[in-house]
Parts: sequence; C-alpha cells; structure tokens
Amino acid sequence: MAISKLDPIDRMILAELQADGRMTNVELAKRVGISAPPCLRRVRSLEEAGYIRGFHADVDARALGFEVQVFAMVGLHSQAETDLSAFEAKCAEWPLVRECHMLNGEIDFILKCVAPDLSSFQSFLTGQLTSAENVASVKTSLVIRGAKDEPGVPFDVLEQRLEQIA
Amino acid sequence: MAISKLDPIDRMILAELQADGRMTNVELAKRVGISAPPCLRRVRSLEEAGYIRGFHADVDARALGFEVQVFAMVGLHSQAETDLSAFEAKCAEWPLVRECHMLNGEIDFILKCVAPDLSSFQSFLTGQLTSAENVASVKTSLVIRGAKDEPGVPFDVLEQRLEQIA
DNA sequence: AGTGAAAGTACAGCTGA
DNA sequence: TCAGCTGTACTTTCACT
Repeated sequence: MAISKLDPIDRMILAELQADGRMTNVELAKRVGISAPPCLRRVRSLEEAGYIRGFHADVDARALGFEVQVFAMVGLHSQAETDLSAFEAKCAEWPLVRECHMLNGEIDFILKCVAPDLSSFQSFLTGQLTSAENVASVKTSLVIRGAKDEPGVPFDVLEQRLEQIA
Repeated sequence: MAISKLDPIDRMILAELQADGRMTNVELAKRVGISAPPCLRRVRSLEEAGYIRGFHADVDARALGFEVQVFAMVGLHSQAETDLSAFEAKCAEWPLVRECHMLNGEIDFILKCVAPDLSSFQSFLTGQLTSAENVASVKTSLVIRGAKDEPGVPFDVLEQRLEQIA
C-alpha cells in the first residue's frame, strides 16, 4: 500500500471523496473523467486496499451539546512498551477521548477530548485520567475557539510533489 | 441550533451517519425505524441546520505518502484580536496545517500538521511557521504512533446524559 | 446495455398544539 | 384548525452484472 501504486485517476477519486464522501458514483465518475462502472470498481479496491478507511458524517460537536474541547498532554512514569500499550488501551475505552497520539519529547501522549461541559470534563480528568495507573502528569488546555479543522490530507501538496519527482 | 431541537430519531441518524457516512438512505431509514422519504428529509434538514457539516472519506495519510504527523504549540507576541485573526488566516492558507485551535494557558495555538517527510516539514517550520509575523515560540512534537483517532462525538455519552436529565 | 434497487417528488393522511 | 411530520405511490436516477 503506497502512493506509487495509485494512478492519477485514483488520486482524483480520493481527493473528490475526501471533499464530498456522499457524492454518487456517477457524479464521481464524471468528475474524474471515466465511466461509472470502472469508477465504482476503483472505489471498492481503494477501500479494500485500505487507502480509504471509511466514510463519516462530520457532525457539529457544539450543536450536539459537546461544548467543551480539551487537549491533554500526558506524561507517564514508565515508557516500557507494555505500559504504553496499557495506557493506549485505556484511552480507547474512554469515550470522551477522541484522539490519542504518542509523541516524542517530554510529553508522552497528547489527547484530544470532548465533553458536554467543564464539570463533566473535570470529573473525567480527576476520576479517570489523572488517577489512571502509570500516569505521572497531565496538563490540559481548553480550546477557546477552533480556527481550522480540515480532515485528511492536502492533495494539492501531493500532486506538486509527484510533479517534482517526475 | 441545539441538541434540544433534535428528537431521538434525528440523533440516531446522526450517530449512524457518523459511523458510516456512505450508507444508503433506505438502509439508514431501516435502521432508525422510519420510511425512506422522511428519513431523507431529516438528513437534508440536519445538513441545512448545520448539525452535519459534510461527509468525508477517511483516507490513510501514510498510504498517500504523508509519513509525518506533527503537533506544533505556538506562542504569539501579541494576543490582540487582530493579531490572533491574522495568525488564523495564515494557518488557513498553509495546506500542511490541518487543524488550528486557539487554547487557553501559556500556549496560544495548537496546530496539527502533516507532511510527506521530515525534511519537508522542517522547511515549512523554518520557512513559514516560525518566521511568520507575531510568532514568538514554536514547540513541535512528532507523532511516534497513533493510538486512537475517532471522528466526531461519542453518541452513547450523549444519550446517557439525556436520560439523566429526563 | 439492461435490470433491479435506490433517490427524490407529489400528494394525502395522521397527530398534537 | 393548522402546522408539521409521516407514509404510499410514482418517476428519475443510480448501482451493479
């Protein structure tokens, strides 16, 4: 699974579906310049091969009552692989934690969390996160306002790079 | 636009489409227990009202040649509204910056960035980000590995809360 | 290209303020 | 009574072979 296995039409399909994942197959086919049946086959095999992990509606968290978004920087006592995995497993089970990334440097993990309000985040923070085994330090930062939130990757950058290589 | 304006069926629709945004309308209608036409109308009005911001294919950044993911914590010299907006506008134009969130505390902004490789990120970092006007400090952390990356919000938490209130 | 299914439209009936 | 939502029937468009 690598970019080199994709032709320009595959990349156009990915770019179009990243921008609008609910586009019909005929619309997609028209945009990428092929007929519908082969276009559908391409989409299927892109899913199969894992280039497309899924399709999701982008819902407005605020409108749904999740008023609070928080980044939590977590430091652990032990960075042994077993302990790292154990912490990741906990994050996977906490619904308020939407993203968990292991980082280099002094911070071990960064977590992106959502919560209905500050008090429910606080109770998660003190009751679950900071009191979890192996957690040494947690620094939290409230999101005051979101300025940009684009999903996926910049396909224009990708195409520029491919041109340079060619 | 608030959660209180949505009935249980609307919330089921949102949950289903968050999980699988390319589901057909009849399948969706079957799952939420109504017939197809009103289901479609509900989806349309949820989009209209902004509860659904869009539909996106979730593409695998690594497979597409974006090997590097970085969090950048940015501090500014001036936090005047004009200067904050100016920085946000820059972020909006930088394709490698996928997310930009304004935070409380010592960090002013956190940026989630992607890049094809370390060297192209470095050239963005030194050539664009740290050299941008008003930027005082930038601390970057490489994502060693991703442990969780769920889109959207946890609907089970939402339903639990609504039960408690009722 | 052709078939079967889904999307989308128009209209009529039901339900609650 | 009236607004709002629902379901049935129908046409157009799409998915898939």
